[in-house]
Amino acid sequence: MESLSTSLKFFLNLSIVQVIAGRRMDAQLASHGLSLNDFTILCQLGAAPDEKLRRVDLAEKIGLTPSGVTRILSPLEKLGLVRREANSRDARVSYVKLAPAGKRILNDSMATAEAAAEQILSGTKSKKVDEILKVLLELGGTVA
Amino acid sequence: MESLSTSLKFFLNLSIVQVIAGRRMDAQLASHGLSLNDFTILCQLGAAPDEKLRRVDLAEKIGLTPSGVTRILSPLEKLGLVRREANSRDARVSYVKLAPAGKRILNDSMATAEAAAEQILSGTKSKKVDEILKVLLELGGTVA
DNA sequence: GCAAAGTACTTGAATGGTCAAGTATATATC
DNA sequence: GATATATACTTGACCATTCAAGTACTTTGC
Repeated sequence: MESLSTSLKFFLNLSIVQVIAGRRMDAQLASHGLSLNDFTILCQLGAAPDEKLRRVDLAEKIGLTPSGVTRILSPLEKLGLVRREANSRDARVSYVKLAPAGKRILNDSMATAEAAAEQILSGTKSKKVDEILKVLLELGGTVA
Repeated sequence: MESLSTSLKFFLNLSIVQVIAGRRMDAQLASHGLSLNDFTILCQLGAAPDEKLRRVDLAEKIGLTPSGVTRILSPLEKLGLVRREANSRDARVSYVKLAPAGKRILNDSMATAEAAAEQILSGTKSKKVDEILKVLLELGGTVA
């Protein structure tokens, strides 16, 4: 077969690298009782103003549908890592807010996650990583 | 919250960009009756020597488990896009081989997929894309 | 040449997500 | 200010994928 275009190769490799890296992160985070999804959510909440986010916005930030967010959040609420908060001006929206227990676990797991990410990228020059990060943000990344 | 490390940001953004881009590709490929997974498989087969691959190897190349591969392949076999081939030296392995119908569909859908990838990357300098592609290959990418 | 360990693949059960439809609320238009 | 349209969220039904276990075969090492 004739060779694929660079763009397509880019995309195909992006997918697989994400799966591989995701599995490694997930395995590491298990020691804190968190899935990668859970961690990502706590992380986004921790970075959000007032540590809270509308559910739709959270969905968009982590690349899930709103219904996916509902389902993932429900156990986290039961565990007390996040809690619900109403919006006084719009009764449709319900905020997700980082609860104290969630903040504690986020702090604990952060070192683990950073170490895992660091290790995955250990063979790559940090200048390259910076450059790629910039491109990822242009392409729709949500974590500045 | 204090800011996240670059490595972690890299990883979080990688995930979301992959999801977004994946959804767009998937939507485009639907016009050929293919899911993104289906396309990826046909693509890998098309690029493989003799257009065939062991199921374990295919799994590794696309970032799925062997059982995932079994399940995805079964409808593609029924449709006649791929077929099974035995290995005469090792009766455990069964190759997946691109069938003529699969090759035809792959050729048809390739342009669509390339256009979609192209469009996703349209705002990015092609030199950047090349550089990132190189890094992705170092990180475990399988599509050289 | 046999037992033990390893590899390739498949399958049932469970998980994690989507999609479409439903409910509740808000906004716009006449 | 009533009706129509749009938005935020949840839920039931479904689909995709994993994990653990099972089968079949191969390789290793005594």
